[in-house]
Amino acid sequence: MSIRLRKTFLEKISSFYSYSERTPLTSLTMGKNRITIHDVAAKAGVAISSVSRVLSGHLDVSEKMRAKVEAAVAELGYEPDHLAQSLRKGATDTIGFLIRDITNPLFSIVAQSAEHELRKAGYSMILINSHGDLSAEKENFALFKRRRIDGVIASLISEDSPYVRNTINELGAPVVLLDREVIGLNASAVICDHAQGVKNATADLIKNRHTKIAFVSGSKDVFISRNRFKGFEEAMGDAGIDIDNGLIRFGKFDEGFAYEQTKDLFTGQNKPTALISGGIGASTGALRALKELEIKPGKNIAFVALDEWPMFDVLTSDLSSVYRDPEEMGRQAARLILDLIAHKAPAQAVVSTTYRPRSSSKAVSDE
Amino acid sequence: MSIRLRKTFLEKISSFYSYSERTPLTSLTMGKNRITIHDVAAKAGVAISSVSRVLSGHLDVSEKMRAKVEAAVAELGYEPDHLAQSLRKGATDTIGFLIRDITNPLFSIVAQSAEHELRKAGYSMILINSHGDLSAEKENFALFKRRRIDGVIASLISEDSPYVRNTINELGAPVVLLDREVIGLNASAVICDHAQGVKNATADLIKNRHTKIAFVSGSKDVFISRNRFKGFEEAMGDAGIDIDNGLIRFGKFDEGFAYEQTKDLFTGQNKPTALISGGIGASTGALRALKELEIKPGKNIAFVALDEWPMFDVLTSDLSSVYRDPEEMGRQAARLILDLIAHKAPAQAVVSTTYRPRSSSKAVSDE
DNA sequence: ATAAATGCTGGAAACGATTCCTAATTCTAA
DNA sequence: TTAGAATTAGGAATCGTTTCCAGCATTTAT
Repeated sequence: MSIRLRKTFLEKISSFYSYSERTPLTSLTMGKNRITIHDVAAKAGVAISSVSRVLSGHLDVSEKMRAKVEAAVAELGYEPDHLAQSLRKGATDTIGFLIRDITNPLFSIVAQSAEHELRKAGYSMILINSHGDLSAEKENFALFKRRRIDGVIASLISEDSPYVRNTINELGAPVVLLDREVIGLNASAVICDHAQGVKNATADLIKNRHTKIAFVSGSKDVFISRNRFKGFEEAMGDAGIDIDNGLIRFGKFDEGFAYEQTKDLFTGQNKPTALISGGIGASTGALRALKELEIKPGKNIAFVALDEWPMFDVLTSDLSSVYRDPEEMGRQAARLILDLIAHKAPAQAVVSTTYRPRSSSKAVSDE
Repeated sequence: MSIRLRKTFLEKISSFYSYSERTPLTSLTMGKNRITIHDVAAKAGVAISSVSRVLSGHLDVSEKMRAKVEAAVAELGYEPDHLAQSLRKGATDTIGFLIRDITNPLFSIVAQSAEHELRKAGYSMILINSHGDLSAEKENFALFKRRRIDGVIASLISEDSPYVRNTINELGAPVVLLDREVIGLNASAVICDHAQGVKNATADLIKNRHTKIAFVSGSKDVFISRNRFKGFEEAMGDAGIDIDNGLIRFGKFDEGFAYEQTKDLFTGQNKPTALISGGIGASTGALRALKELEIKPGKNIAFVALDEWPMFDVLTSDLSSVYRDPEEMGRQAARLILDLIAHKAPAQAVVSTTYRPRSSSKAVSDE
C-alpha cells in the first residue's frame, strides 16, 4: 500500500484537531444559518414575491422597492438557493458530460474546454466516466435523468443502434454526441473530418515509396475508425495501390490490441514498411511493441500516429501525426448543446484534422 | 400596419415550425410526461407519504402496502426526482472538485479516480477548472455554495492564507485539499510525501558523482515545492555537498518558466551536470529547452522528472522520475471527504512517492 | 366626477419530494 | 369485554424558490 499515516505527521497535526473541535464543522451549522428569501423579505419589510421580482429583474417593480430589497440583500449577504430555483423553474442549468475514458488526455481536454464554454453561459458541468463499460454508460444516463440535467454531451462507447436511440429518447433532454453519426437520432453531433487528415498522411507515405502500409485501429463498427480508414482507402486508391488486407487490423481501441497486432505484423513474413495507428491507445500499444522489437520509427519504418497527446512534440521522438483540436471540439459541443436547449434544430459541427509531418514518417521505403 | 405584416410573416413560417411541433424536442415534453410520486400514489390507491415510506425502506410499512406501491412504481417506471429530494433533505449528494489545471494529466486522473470512488458511495461530482486564475477560483467556491454542494475537493492555486481560510469557512461545507498544508484550517488533506522520493533521486545522482545538480520548480511559497526541495536538501546534506544557489530556480509552475531557466542554466558559465525538474509543466519546459540545446538527458546530463504523465514509459526516452500514484490520491480524497460528511474529524492522508531510476539519470559526471 | 386603465404589491399555489403528527385499526392483556 | 399498547396509513407542513392572480392605489380618459 502506498499509504501510510506517519506518526510524526499525526503528532504534528494534533494541535490542529483540537482547533477543529472548538470550531465545529461548518456543515453542521449550515442548516441554521442559511439565509433565505424570507429573511430578506422580513428585513426589507416586503413580501417574498417582491424580493423574487427584484432579483429576477422583473419590470413591474418600483424604484423604492428595488432599493429596499437590494439593501436587505446586501446587508444579509443573501444568495438564492440554486436547488429551489431549479425545482421551481424546471431547469438545473447543468450539463452532463459523459466520457468514455478520461485517461485519454484528448477527451479530458475536450471536457475542460466544453466546461469553460458552458460556464460562460451560466451552466455547470457534471463529468462522468464510463470506463469503457456499457452498463455503466446506461446507468450514467439514468443518473443524468434523475438529476434533471438540462442536456448531455456524450462520448459514447457503442455506435448508433437501437440501444443508443432508446437511451437518448428516454433521457428526455437534448444530447450532443462526439464523433458519432446521428442518422435517425434526435441529437446534434461534433464530428471530426478524420478522413482528410489520414488521406494526406497516407499520400505522404506513398510519396516516400511506401506501398505496404499497415493500419491498426479500433473497432470498424465505430464511426471514427471507418472515417479514418476511408481517408486511407482514398489515398491508396488515388495512387492505384491495392490494399493488402493482411496489413489492416481492426479490433479494439485499447493499448493491448494494438500491441499484439503490431508485434504480429512485424514478426510475420509479410512485414509492412509503414504503420498508421488509430488513436492514442493504439499508438501507445504500437510504440511499445516497436520499442520491444527495436524498430525505430523514422529509421526502420515510417510511422504516423492519429491524434496527439499533451506535450506530444517535446516528449516523443518527432512522431508524425494527424491532429485534431480538442479545444475546438469542446467549444463546438458546448455551442451545440446550448442551441438545442434554446430549441434550435439539431445540427452537426465538423472539426477538421491536419496532417503534421515530422521525422517519424520520413523513412523512405527501399523495397 | 406593420403589425399586420408581421402577422402574415408568422403565418408564413408556421408551416416551418409545424415539423418541430409534430416531433417536439424531448426536453419540451419533459414537464408534461414526468411521473411523480403523486402518480404512483394515485395508481396504487395510497397516500404519497406511504409511497415515500416504501421507497425509502422505512420500517413501518405492511407487506401489502409494499407490494402495491412497488407494483405501481414498476408499472409507471417511476424514478424519484433528485432535485426535490435534495431540497427536502438538505443534501445534494454532490461533491465539487475544484481543479487548478485540468490539462495537467496527473490532475485529471486524480479527478477521475475520486469520481469513481464517490459514485460508489452514491455521490456525483461536479468538476470545475480554475485555469490557474485566482478570481475564478473564488467564484467557483461561490458556485459550489449556491449549489449546496455537500463537500469540496480542491487543488488550490494559492497557498494557505487568510484568503483560503475565509473562502473555506464561508463555503459552509467540508473541504479536502490536495497537496496543501492545512494548519489552522478546518479541512482534511491528501498530502504527497514528495521529500522521500526526491531524496532518493538526489542520492542516486550523487552516487553517480554529480555535485552540480540543478533544481527547477514552481513557486517556493507552495507546499509541494518546499516539500520537494526538502528532500533535495536532505540528500545533499547527507552527502556533505553544499548547494549551489545559482542552480536552484524557484518561480512558476508553467512550462515557460522552466524553459527559460533551463536555457539559462545550460548556457551560463556555471553549468550543472544534472537536472531535477519539479512537475509536469516544468519537465516539459526543461525538456524543450534541452532539446533545442541538443543536450541529451542520460547522455550529456543526468535528468530526473518529478511526476509522470500518461504513457510515460513508452513515449519518453527512458526518463527517470519520482512517481506518485494519482489514482491513490483520488481514492484518498474521496475517502476523506466522505468521512468529513459523516462528521468524522479532519485528517490527513499521506501518499508516498517512489524514485524510478531509468536511463536518463544514469549519466555519470566526469568532472 | 366617475369609469376604465395601469402600476405595484402581497397572498397563495405550485415544483416533488420527506417527515412529523395524528387517527384509525389491530392486537394483547386483564 | 374493554382499556391500553402497538402498528400502520393518511394529512399536512416543510424545504426555498417562482409565478399566477387578485386587489389596492394611482393615473388617465371621458
